[in-house]
Amino acid sequence: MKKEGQVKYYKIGEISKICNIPVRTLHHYDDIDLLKPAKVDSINNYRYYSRDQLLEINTIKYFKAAGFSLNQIKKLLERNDLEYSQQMIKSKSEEIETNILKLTALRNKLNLYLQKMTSNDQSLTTSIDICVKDIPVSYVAYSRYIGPCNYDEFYLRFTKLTNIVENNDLQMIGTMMAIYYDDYRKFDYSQADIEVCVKVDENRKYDNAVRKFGGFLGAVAYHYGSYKTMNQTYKKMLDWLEKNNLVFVGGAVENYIIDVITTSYEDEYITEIILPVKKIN
Amino acid sequence: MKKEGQVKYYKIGEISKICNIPVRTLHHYDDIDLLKPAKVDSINNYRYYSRDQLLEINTIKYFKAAGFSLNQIKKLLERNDLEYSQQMIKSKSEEIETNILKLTALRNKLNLYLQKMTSNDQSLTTSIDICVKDIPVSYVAYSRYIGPCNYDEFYLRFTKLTNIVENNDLQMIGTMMAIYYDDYRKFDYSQADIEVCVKVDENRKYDNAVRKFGGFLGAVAYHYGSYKTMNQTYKKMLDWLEKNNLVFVGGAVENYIIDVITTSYEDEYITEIILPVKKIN
DNA sequence: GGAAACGTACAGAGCCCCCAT
DNA sequence: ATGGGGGCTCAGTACGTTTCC
Repeated sequence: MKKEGQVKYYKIGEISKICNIPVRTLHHYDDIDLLKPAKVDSINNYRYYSRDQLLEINTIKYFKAAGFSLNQIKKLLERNDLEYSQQMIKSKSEEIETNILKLTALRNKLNLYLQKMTSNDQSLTTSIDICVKDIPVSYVAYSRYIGPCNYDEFYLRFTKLTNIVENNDLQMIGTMMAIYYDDYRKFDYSQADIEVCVKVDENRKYDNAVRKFGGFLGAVAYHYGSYKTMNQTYKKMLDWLEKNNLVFVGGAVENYIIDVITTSYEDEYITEIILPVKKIN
Repeated sequence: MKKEGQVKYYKIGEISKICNIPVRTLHHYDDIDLLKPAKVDSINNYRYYSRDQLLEINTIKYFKAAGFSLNQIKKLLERNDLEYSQQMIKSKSEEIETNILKLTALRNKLNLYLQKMTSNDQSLTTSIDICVKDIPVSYVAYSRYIGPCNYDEFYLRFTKLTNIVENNDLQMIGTMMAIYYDDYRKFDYSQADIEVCVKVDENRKYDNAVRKFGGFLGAVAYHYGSYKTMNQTYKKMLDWLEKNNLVFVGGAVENYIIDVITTSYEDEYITEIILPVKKIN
C-alpha cells in the first residue's frame, strides 16, 4: 500500500451511499460527537468527510456489529489501544455468552409449551385415555400452604410463586401446577393442603425455594374444558386404576397446560392430571 | 377450585407490593391501556384493582418473561385465544432461534479475534518464524479489482466489501484480508490485481458474493508493525522458501489481524502473511 | 406523614416528517 | 439536495409537586 497526498472530501450524501448509512444517522453521529465531519463549510454548514473517515465509519460499523453501544464505541475510538479493545471485546464476548444461555432457555421453554399445546390438540379428538408412566425427575419452585381452595386464593398463590421465581433469579420452564395433598374422600374446600409449583431450569442448585419433583409412577390423563367438570375426570381415573390393579397413593398433581393465561375460553382449557400410583402385588 | 362472590379491591400500593411491580409502572400500564384498574374513584382518581387483575398481571409478567413487547402483550390479551397465542409464541420462538444463531456467530467471531490477538502477543517476543501448513477451507465474501494500490483505495474497497456482507445478510467471522495476484517481481502500484475479502459464516450456501478460500499448502508468517517494513518480511519468507525447497506459486494473502480498526499505533499492527507454496520434487 | 395522583424529563439509537435554504 | 428541528419509538425510572386519607 502506498500513501497518496491528495485530499478528497465527500458530502454527507456520498458518504451515506458509499457506507450504506442513512444521512440522518450521520447527523446523529455528529450530534453525539461520535463522528465529526473533517470539515464544515462555515457558510452553509455542509458537512464534509475525509477519506480517512471512511475507515472510521468502517470501524464504527464493525464494533456496532459486535454489539457495542455508540457510547462504548466512542470510548473505544478515543483511547484506541490494544489492551483496552481486548478487554472490552472479552467482556462483550462474555456478555453475549450469557445472553445466548438465557435465550436458549427461553427458546426451550417456548418450544416445550408449543409442543404440549399441539400434541394435546390432537388427542382432543380421541376419547379420554389414561396411561401409567414414570414421571421423570425435574425441579420445581414451590409454595405449600393450608387454606381455602378457591380462585382468589389461587391467584394470590400463583402471584407469590411468581415472586419466588423472580427473587431467586430462576427461569420458569413450564406451566403452573398444583398438588393436592388431602385425601380426596374428605376434601375440605376451606382448609385444603395445597402446593402450587412450577418447573424451573435445572442448571442451578436447588435451595429452599426449589425442590425435586417426579421420580415416581403416575397415572396421567388430560382434562379438557372447564374446571367444573374436573371431578368427572378424576372419577374416571380412579375407576380405571381399580380395574388395572393400581392404587392411588395420594398427592394429586394438576398441571394447568392451557389455562386462563393463554385463553379466555374455558372450553379450551387443558389440565394434565397426574395421580401417583402403586401396583398391587 | 370454587368461585367466591365477594369482591375485594386493592389499592395501587398493595398491588405493587403483592406483584412486585413499581407503582409508576402500573401507572404506565394504565396510560398505555395495557392494564386498566377495575375501578377508578371519581372523586380522588384513586385506582382500584380487582382480584381477577392479579391474574392478568401474572399473564403480563409471563409474556414479558417470554420476550414479548408490551404492545404484543396487549394484542395477546385483547384476543385471548389459543390459536393466536400459539402462532405468536411460535414466531417468537423462531425469532429467538435466529437471535441465538446470530449471537453464537458473533461470540465465535469475537473469541477467534481474542485468540488471534493473544496467541500472537506471545510470539511477539520470539523472532520471526515461518511454518508451512495446509490452509483449511473456509468461505469468504470477496471483491477483486485491478486498480491503484494505496490506502484510500483500500478504504473504499473495504467499505464496499462491508456493504456486500451487509446486503447479503452475511456474518463476518474474521478480519479483513487482501490477496495480491500479481507477480511480486513486477508489481505495479498503480495497476495492481488485488482482491479484498473477509471470512463469513459457512452456514449459508455461497453465491457470487462468497467463494471458497483455502484448501492449499501455505507458508505462514506474521509481520509485526507498520506496513512500511512489510517488504522485509516478504523477503525473509521468500529466502526461507528457497532454503526449504519450496516455491511460491502466487496469490499472496495478507490477513490484517490487528490493524487501524483496533489500534491507532502502527507498531501494534499484526499482519498474517500466507504464501501459497508447492514442494519441489 | 404516608400514600396516591400527575407532569415532565431522561435513557439509546435512531426513524420520520416538515419546513427552510 | 441539503440543513435543522421536533416528535416518535420502548419500557420504564426519577424528580418534583400537590392533594388525599
